Amino acid sequence: MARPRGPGERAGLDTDQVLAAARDVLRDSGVSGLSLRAVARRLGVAPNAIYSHVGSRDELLDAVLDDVLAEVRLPFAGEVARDPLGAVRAIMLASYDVLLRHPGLMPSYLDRQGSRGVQAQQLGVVTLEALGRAGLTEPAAREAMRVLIVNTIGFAAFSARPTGSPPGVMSAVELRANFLRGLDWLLDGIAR
Amino acid sequence: MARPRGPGERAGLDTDQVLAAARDVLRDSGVSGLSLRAVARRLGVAPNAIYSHVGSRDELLDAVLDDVLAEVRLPFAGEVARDPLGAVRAIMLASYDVLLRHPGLMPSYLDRQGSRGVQAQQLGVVTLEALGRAGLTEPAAREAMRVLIVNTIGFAAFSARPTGSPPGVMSAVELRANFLRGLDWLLDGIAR
DNA sequence: ACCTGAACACCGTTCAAGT
DNA sequence: ACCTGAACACCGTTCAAGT
Repeated sequence: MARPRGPGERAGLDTDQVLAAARDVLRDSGVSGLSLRAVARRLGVAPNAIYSHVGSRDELLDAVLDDVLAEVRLPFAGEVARDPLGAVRAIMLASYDVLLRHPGLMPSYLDRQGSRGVQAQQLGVVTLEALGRAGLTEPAAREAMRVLIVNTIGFAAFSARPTGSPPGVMSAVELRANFLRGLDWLLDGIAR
Repeated sequence: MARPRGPGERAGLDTDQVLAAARDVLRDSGVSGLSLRAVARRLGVAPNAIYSHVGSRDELLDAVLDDVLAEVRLPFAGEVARDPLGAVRAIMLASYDVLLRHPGLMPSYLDRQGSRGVQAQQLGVVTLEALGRAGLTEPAAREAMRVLIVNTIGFAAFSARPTGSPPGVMSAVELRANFLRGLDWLLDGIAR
């Protein structure tokens, strides 16, 4: 839209703007459409300009992923103290709902063994603390958390219909109930 | 290696050979390297020749996936009758081990809501029957199976290190034990 | 430090044409 | 029916050069 820039002329971008554009592309075109070139196009810059703000496409995916996880509401300290496993349940359910709004992102998430971003780390810290308050040792808590995360991300991936695809045999409500059933089985096993 | 073919000259391919070449490429280059062009290259044909045997790259991925699932050993009818949940456990564990040998394939698997191929269907039929023998109604068995499958594929995806990447913090033995712990939690919940 | 221009080595897919 | 040739519209990434 603006006048084209010559070499040496700056666009005034920063990493946050690149990330925001990436999330826009993700929303409009899904994860398969989330290319560096598409992001650059949306920002009105040359394709390789992105490399000034992010090291590679994988780094961009990681950053977007972590950005999405910021939407997950964390329980207050009081909630954790009162009902630790209930807090864990709330975290997993909130994560499921958030991830479900971003179909296509979870496969690469699992591939990467979970995000190492700050938001993901914070979710992990709170979950581990709650599991500790529920009586688990730290190694046991880590084991339990891994199972819970795999279940949550996996079910979100399974539940997510690619954008613009036919409704599928199961409704979103049924899928969510199915996820909750599995989650409660796991929490029962963890509590035992 | 052979003499180049002109237009109209046949290569004598069939779908099985295309699939076999695809599995070779998958083994050597991982899922990111599994392109139609790479398969064509390995077969010594033009890139678009593949379209005579498979409709698209997604169809090829589906077919390869289902091919891999053929390696999962199914329990005998006797095993299912004697210990239905033990048979389910064996199916899931065998699936985990097989999928783990093909890192990178699971993300697209989850994305597709599981393979609809014949091998996957057969696995589903046997699992559902075993769950029925364990006392579950059909809707309950379907729900339980979904949770079990998500857990298995998800943990395999989580456990799989991309080919040629550093060892990672957890060993394969630890990851397998972690998967089994979650699997048994789920089976306990299902049995209740 | 941040950007453009140009290039390299790739993709999936389609269409026409040959036997 | 099965294949080649050529093309189209894409990719991620690198390198040199400009301010």
